[in-house]
Amino acid sequence: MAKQFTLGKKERLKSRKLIGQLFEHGKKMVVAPYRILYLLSGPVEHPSLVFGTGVSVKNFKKAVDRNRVKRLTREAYRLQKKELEEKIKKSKSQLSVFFIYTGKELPEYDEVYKQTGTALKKLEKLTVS
RNA sequence: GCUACAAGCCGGGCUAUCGCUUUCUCGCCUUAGGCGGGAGGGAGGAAAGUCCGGACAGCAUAGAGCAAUGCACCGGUGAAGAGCCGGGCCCCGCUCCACGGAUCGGGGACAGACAGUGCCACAGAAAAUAACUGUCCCGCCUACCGGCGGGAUGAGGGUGAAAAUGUGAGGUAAGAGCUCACGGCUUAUAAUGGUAACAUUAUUCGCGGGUAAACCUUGCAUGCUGAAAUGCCACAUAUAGUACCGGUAAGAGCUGCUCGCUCGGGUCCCGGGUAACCGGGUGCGGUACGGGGUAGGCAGAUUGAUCCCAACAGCAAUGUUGAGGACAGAUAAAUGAUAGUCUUAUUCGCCUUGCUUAGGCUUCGGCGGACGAAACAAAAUCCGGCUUACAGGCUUGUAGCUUCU
RNA sequence: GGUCCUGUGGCCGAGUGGCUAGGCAGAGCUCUGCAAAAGCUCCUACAGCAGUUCGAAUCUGCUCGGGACCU
Repeated sequence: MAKQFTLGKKERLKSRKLIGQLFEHGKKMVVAPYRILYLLSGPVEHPSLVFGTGVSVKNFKKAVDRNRVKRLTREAYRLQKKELEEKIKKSKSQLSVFFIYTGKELPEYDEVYKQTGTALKKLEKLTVS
């Protein structure tokens, strides 16, 4: 039986090129403390959902705090992305998502969990329709 | 026992569930490879600031001078340093004191101001050559005060951060290190101690401020650039165009400049010439700008001047020897999330004990509850230092207070 | 990761080691029937801590903040 709540190398945005494309051509939306960029590309051979997150140096000067926010975001995404992933695979397309944290204070885990959940549901509606 | 200061050390542990990264290994699937299981490793004392010094890499390198930058008491240490250790000298503070100093603690970018130049606001006669005021003597004028001229002198002149070696005596027309005595500072020599810086003593030459973290002088050191360096593989592509130059060489590099040196002299055609070579063309090359592609992987890159322990050498920094053990490698960037629990700190209540007339206060011990790891902070090629940030705890030393014997 | 520049009132911005210019903004006053304009006055500064110097915005070291460049 395959693992459910994974977030390995293949599920993360790692290519500089893809990120460039995402920032240039991707669509934007805002959910509370996050600004979310996403890019859906047509039917492909290996359907996948890749994810990335980032925090501005201007809002969090210390590397410790930036790491903290990114880790919380990754954790919340990892536990909730399952439904979206299945639907993307059914529709045979490829979706890149990038979460940018725009808040200025360190968030609590519960809040992060809630907001990423609503963001994922919104994405589902927008992309798989 | 408490408080303060200084130095050194530590700066969470365990369990469950879901995950990340890496190494090894096993199984399954049709190769590349993919999927799944198991075992092991996975941030710091500062990983930070990037302030010094290296290792390492690339480029360059016949050499010389100037410039630039950095350093600056002595010795040791080390790969090296603006680091560290020890010593000297100077300054500050406390205490003691026979007022000369001495102990202890702290600090010091600590070569040179008789090589030269600059600057020193305000105040003050003057900020360094001297002038001014003043003092004294002589001559002339004048009834006197005084004025003018010539000479001597550098002591006094309320300032200032700083004023031409301090005190006393002699000396003189008045004075002056002009002379003398006791000091202070300084140059040189000698002796003694010390590896040396330096210290002490004796003799001797002198005594015209400060500033070199002002320019500078002296001595020493330094080629430049930094892993976004660099090498290889894969993918992709176009070198289109512009400027300058190429037989008197252009140009590039060495180091910023100068000398000097090194690289750099292509091909073909035509004409001249025996040839070397000369002229023209073709196109080629060089440099600068610009254009296009890729932005994936591997190496560099994680075991090294490493850390811990013991013995020995040394005052110490440190070194030598021995034994066993430990040591992360991410790359849109891993070491996390949730829940529980353990001690530690904090805090509340009750009991006991002590003080007190009481109110109340409080040491030690015990029980129960609340909160519950919570400071500073995240490796990015790697080391040695420095600096800065830091909740709480432990150890040692010093000082003060208190209790008991 | 590396290399460098910079910090002066609320804002902009000058300042060879000797009382920190100037403009804009703000407040008050004069002028006016009321305003505007003009004039006068006031307010608020050398990022911080040490050192050198008689004296530091300036020189030196460290710290903090802001910015630029290198693939």
